[in-house]
Amino acid sequence: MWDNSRKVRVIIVDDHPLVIEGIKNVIQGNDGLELVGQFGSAKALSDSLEMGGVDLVLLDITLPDGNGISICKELKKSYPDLVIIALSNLSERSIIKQMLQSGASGYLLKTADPCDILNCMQDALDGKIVLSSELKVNFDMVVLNEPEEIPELTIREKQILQLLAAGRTSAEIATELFISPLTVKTHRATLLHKFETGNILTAVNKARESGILPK
Amino acid sequence: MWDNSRKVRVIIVDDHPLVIEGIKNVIQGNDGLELVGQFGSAKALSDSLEMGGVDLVLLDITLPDGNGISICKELKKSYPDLVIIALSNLSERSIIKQMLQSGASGYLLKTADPCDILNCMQDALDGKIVLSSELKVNFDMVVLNEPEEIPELTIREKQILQLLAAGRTSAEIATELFISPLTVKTHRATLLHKFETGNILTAVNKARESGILPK
DNA sequence: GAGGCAATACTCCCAAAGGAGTATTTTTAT
DNA sequence: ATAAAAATACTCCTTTGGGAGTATTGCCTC
Repeated sequence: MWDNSRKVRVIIVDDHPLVIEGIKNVIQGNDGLELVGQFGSAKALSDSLEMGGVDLVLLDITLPDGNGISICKELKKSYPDLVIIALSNLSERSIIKQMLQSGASGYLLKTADPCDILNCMQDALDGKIVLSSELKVNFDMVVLNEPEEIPELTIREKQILQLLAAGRTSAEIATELFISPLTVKTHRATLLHKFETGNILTAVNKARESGILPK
Repeated sequence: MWDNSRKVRVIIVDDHPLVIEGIKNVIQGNDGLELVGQFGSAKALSDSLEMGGVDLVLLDITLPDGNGISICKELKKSYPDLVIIALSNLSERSIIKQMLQSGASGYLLKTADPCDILNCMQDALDGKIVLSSELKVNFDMVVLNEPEEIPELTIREKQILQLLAAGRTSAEIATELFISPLTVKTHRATLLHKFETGNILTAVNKARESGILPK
């Protein structure tokens, strides 16, 4: 277990007041923990720089005014010993990976059980990397199998991919960009190669998965 | 205000234990309300048919095993006087509209303030339609402008649309479903008609927009 | 100024998707 | 029992997309 000489100081960052209430409930039911701050936005968090005595941050990664990945990086830069656990609804492999690479000690789904959350907080404080059990299987496989090929696209390719994702045909795109339909075709072929598929819809899906295109 | 002769009986359906904890906190802080049930899934809810004395349901619309719209319809069919308030992260116009058309008395975002939630519950019990304030502006405009044609799909069509969305070709789908490629083609054509487009990617996008397919 | 990369444009050929229409069987609801 | 809806399967024909190459131009960098 953890050090009993003083309570573990926790803050929560989440734009859902209900979730904050829930966390409050969970933490208040545990002697070793103390909730010392709650923030509903990235701004609220950065405005309050009283992070000195904080041990653990529960961080929602989808905040209205910032994304969890960069917040996590920032926090870790200023407080390398801070334990950060991401809280999210999203189970996208790429996001989890980015989060962990940004220094987070764990990634929990909001569907997780309060008990699990407590256990994970303990484990994270002990230096472990924690994942929601629902994710674990999925993720281990992914990490092992996928070198996670996120292709690098040129600006033109991104632009065309965007238009394709919106449902435009090559001919329409050609007209829109004042280029030959055959050029669009070339870009299209390049995109299929880069995403290693033979089907634009799959390419679009992969692009959305990896954050190249908005969802 | 509401009838003080007895407490208002509330149940919550949400797959996020944290949200349930939050709601508990909120409801327990209010004399007129009583939480008489909590369910983490559509199944858990339907298994427990003790809905006789229930006044209000807080219903998460994205449950692992069912969608809020159909649950809402079901509930309203069995208990026409039941007040149902949708709780969700999604602010898609079409989903809100469908929810309200399915008999819900309100639609609250999970980002709503606990106070707001209480107020909205009151208003809903008084017969009002309540929306999170963030949504209101947006929605009024939408309701006026959009005839919002959401096509009705058969189960087979949904199934095929799903596979198409995953990037499968007609031939692959035919093999998978043990039917003729030509039949898949027919379904595909029907889908294009129903979504009023000539392009499956657009159909998929529209389906995702309107909540027929997950995003 | 030579190499590398992005963007442009083309060829030929084949497979897949889309448009329009018809038709049979199987479910489902009344 | 019967009518409607859904699922199945087909035809013929056109357009679009995909596979595999080649080639030219302009730009940036080293």
